[in-house]
Amino acid sequence: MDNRENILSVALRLFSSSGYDSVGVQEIVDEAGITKPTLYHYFGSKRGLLDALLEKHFSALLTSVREAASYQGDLPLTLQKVVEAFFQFVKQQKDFYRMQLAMCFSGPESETLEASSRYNRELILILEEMFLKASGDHGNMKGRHKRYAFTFLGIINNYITLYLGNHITLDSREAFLAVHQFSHGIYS
Amino acid sequence: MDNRENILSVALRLFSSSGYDSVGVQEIVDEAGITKPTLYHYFGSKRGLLDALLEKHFSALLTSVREAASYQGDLPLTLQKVVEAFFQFVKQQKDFYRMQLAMCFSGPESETLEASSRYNRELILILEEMFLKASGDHGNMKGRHKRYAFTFLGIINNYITLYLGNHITLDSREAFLAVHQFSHGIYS
DNA sequence: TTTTTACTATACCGATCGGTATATTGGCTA
DNA sequence: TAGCCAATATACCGATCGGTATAGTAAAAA
Repeated sequence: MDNRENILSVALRLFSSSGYDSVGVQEIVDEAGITKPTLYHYFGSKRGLLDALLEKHFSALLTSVREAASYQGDLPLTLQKVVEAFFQFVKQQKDFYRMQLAMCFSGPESETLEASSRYNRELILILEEMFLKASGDHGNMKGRHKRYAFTFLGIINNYITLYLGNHITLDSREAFLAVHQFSHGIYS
Repeated sequence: MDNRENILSVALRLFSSSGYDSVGVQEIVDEAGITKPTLYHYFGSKRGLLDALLEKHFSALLTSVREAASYQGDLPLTLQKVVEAFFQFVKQQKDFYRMQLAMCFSGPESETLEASSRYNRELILILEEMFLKASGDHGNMKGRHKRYAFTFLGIINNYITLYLGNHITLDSREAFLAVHQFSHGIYS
């Protein structure tokens, strides 16, 4: 078993269930069955381990969402694709998305927000660009792309939160409902 | 200045900006200009301090929302009142709501979730009861009160999050938009 | 006046924090 | 074979963690 990957998966599990700040490096290496110098060899610091975790999973999410968000004239279809891209990712990386959501909402001075903010900015930027292009075909959307991006992501995260609390399953029907709920805010 | 209240306000500021786990008791007492035994005299433990903070502010929020959520035949009006109760509270207790949101999304094994979950359960219960009563007058709502409560609170928290990031201001118009967005999910 | 009680400071506790100096191992390269 | 380098362990670092034993003070109650 590869030590580096093992450390990453143990850290993800612990961070997502107890929070980055309350998990000690000692706890991670104990659970991984190794010692500290091994962890520090691969990641340099606790923060470096967090950064590696974020980079690994966010790059997959961003790629997937970027592809889904490529607007080509049909906004409802694009929105549906984006939601399903999120749902697909979350179903595969439940723990990671739980951790990432917690980081989004952590305090403005926290290390976790600082580490994750650039990825969330990128995510928002992708959505903004999608809405910006779409507003060329929908005059009443002009100048609102930033707000649409935030609101859309917010609705998606609501559904994901329901999923993480085992209240719903993430299927195409739920994705449709999410798009529908959001769309009402645009077209009326 | 009263020591107890001073500790509470310093702790709230630090917890909300850096996170409960990453703030040490020493840091709190230094900022408050006192020493540890004083803090431990009033609150018994760091966790006791957190509990006191939650109790103090949540009791105000719950009272306010409970009153707004008393359904008396006009659901849109009731929803509007509830949203405005949240908005009013958040405008006065920005830091507290930021901290409470962070706790909502903290890991399932975290101390912060354990400390705050009962208050959020109570909040959800109030909303559930409101939707349950309303479903007596709206047949198509039957059996969905739990989900409505989660979704409604989710939308409210989306707007509050936008406010905390200085993207919008919380006024009656925004409250109306929140109600409108939610209502679409019910009536269609 | 004496006693009690609430409050606060000094100084300290063992445990854990993130991180590292040093040494050893094993495999690949020159 | 000689040398190098990635990878790992033992043992340790100073700092900080949450928490407390002890003592003092000041005000209220007896």
